[in-house]
Amino acid sequence: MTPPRADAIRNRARILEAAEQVLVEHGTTVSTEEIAKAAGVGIGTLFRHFPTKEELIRGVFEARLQRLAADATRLATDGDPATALATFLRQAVEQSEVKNALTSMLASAGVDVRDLTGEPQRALREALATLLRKAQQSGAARQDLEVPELIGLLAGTSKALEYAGDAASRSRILAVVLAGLRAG
Amino acid sequence: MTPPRADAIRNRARILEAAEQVLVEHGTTVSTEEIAKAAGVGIGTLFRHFPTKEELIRGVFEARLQRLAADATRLATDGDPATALATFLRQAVEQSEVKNALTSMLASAGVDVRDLTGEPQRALREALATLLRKAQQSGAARQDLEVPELIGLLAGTSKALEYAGDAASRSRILAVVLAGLRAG
Amino acid sequence: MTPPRADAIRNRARILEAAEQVLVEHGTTVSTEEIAKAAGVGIGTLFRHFPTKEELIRGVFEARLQRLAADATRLATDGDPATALATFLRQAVEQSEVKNALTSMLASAGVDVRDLTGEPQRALREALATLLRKAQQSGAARQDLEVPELIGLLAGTSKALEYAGDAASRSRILAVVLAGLRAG
Amino acid sequence: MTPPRADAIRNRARILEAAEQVLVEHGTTVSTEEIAKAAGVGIGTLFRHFPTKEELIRGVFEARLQRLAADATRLATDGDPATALATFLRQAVEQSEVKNALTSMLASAGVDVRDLTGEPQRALREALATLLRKAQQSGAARQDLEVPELIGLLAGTSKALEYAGDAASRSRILAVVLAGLRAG
DNA sequence: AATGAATGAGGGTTCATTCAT
DNA sequence: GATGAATGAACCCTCATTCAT
Repeated sequence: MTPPRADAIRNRARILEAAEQVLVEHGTTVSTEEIAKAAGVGIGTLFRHFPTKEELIRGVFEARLQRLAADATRLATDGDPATALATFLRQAVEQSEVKNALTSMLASAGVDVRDLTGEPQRALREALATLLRKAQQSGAARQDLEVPELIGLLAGTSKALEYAGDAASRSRILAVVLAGLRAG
Repeated sequence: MTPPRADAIRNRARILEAAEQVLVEHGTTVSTEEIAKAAGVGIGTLFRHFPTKEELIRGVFEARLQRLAADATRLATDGDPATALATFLRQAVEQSEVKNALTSMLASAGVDVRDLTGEPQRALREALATLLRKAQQSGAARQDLEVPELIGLLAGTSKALEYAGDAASRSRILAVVLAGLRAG
Repeated sequence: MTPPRADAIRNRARILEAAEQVLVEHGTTVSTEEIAKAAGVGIGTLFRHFPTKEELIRGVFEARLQRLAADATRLATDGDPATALATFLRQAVEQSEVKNALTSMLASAGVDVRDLTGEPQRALREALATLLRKAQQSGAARQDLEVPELIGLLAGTSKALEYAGDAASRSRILAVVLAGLRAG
Repeated sequence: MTPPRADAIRNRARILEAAEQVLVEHGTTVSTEEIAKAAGVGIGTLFRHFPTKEELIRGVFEARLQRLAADATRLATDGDPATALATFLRQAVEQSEVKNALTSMLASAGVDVRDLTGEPQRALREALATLLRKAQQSGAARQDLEVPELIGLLAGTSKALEYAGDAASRSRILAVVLAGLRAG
């Protein structure tokens, strides 16, 4: 009934933020205690907001999906249809800051990344669909591609970039994928 | 000094085999006990052969690398230079049987996949170098590609395929990557 | 100094009532939060009235003792001396509604039921003393019995009845105890 | 296949023994750690033998039932039919060493004492049946009594005795119950 | 006075690793 | 060499209690 207290909202956000950082850095095996410490809250507070480690991880994951969806939507609206898809992929993939792609967070236990149920997943799928359609209409992407492949390639490219030794290597990997997307 | 007993050798092999299967199926979080059970040996035996869980995982990983290197070498020797690289990538990636790519095994704890030290890594690198050189000479691969990118793309493609819903989706993802490798 | 606010009084009563119900149903291991929810108040409120879980439990216990004492007093005043004691025991023991006797609430942690200090304990002891004396004078109870035994038998009979499978079994258990009380 | 190792058997026994003592003394809320310490084993060992706290408690309980059943059987075989039942009840009830009856251990969480499934329960029921039948045949017990009531009275008497202040009080409580059992 | 978010000690349980058999 | 029982640090999570709102 009553709206949540201001400090509760703030804490939830801090936890999500810290969790993302710590999880991306150390993988899902880090202890919840570690995450709580990074967020500057007690362990009890963390569990009040996310009653299960799995739910916390899912929360982080879905927040990430939401940001991706927002990015995709923005580009689909504002950007040049011919380049928007490539730009999106570049951005999305940069964001993971070299270490551990958006998905390897969940690689191991718990969350099944391929579960496309859930609102954030739906939002991302829809935004990507628009982006892809526009790219295809302007000849910037193969006609046969569909959204699931796009998501896979997003995750895969992230993964691939982990192996790049330097910036030149990174850009060559990206070039390969982008060329592949274009090629009809 | 004395050569290992016959049953010791056999046990080592059984452990590696069982470990690969179990790790691929359940991720690195499975207990060593589980692995020992799958191998049909006591945990004591497992730890005698691999004094650490990490070393066991590394062992599985390197065995896989060795098989990859052997495949690559075979194709580099016997195959058509123009198609060998693509064939290799297809094979390598199929092998992981949809579930869990060769690298996500190590994603979380312990082993850093990008560590290219070690004999198996060297062997794979060398085999891939040959494969890549021949492909480039016959115009089947971009001139700017180097081995690290190839390894990254290998891992990334595996990852990407985890998201494919059906065979058609799989083959489109592969098509994208292969086209990208070719495109100059 | 100032008398407590009307709602404070009402809340205290609601908490005691809810606590009795929940404690009897689930045992002393239920969380205070659960009790607060059942009472329709926040935990903060619960802890304002009973600064400790133990004190809450003791509160519930003493309320129960007070009701027992009132029953005993009423029967000692109004009832037939020859049957009042038996009637009391029957009533007291029925009240716990098969599930969890008045004492098993306190069995585990905290409250020592045998602590006879405290006003409610004193009141019950006194009422029972009267009841017992009258019964003995009218030959309805053994001469050697004293109040502590009576209290023990009360608790014990409650406990015994938990094992009764049906009404017939219950009444046989009661019959045994009542006969025993009478037998000289 | 192979019989359990000697030390494993010994440890299991030590754990059960220590657990009984500690549980009877402090109730089921004591930590497993405490029990392990009392048994002189590591926490891991305790959980290897009893994978759950509940199973440990049940183990203790059933061991106790087995001893009771053995006592009952012995008395039913060797003893004077006219006194065996009373002797059994006296023994059983003394055994709990004043503090906490055999059942209050389980009063709170987990084990439902009234669950009469299980081999030890069956054994006790059967032994009590014999004891009871003989007592009834020799006129030492009411004809209408059945085993469930006997079990309930056993537990109830234990409980009642917790309230006895001194030996005299204890023996009066016992006298009441024994007289009740006899009375026809 | 009432609320419920925050806290952290403590609890049950797992699991990599060691070591007696 | 092989076995599996023993170990205890570490983990996830609960809950009595405190305190800002």
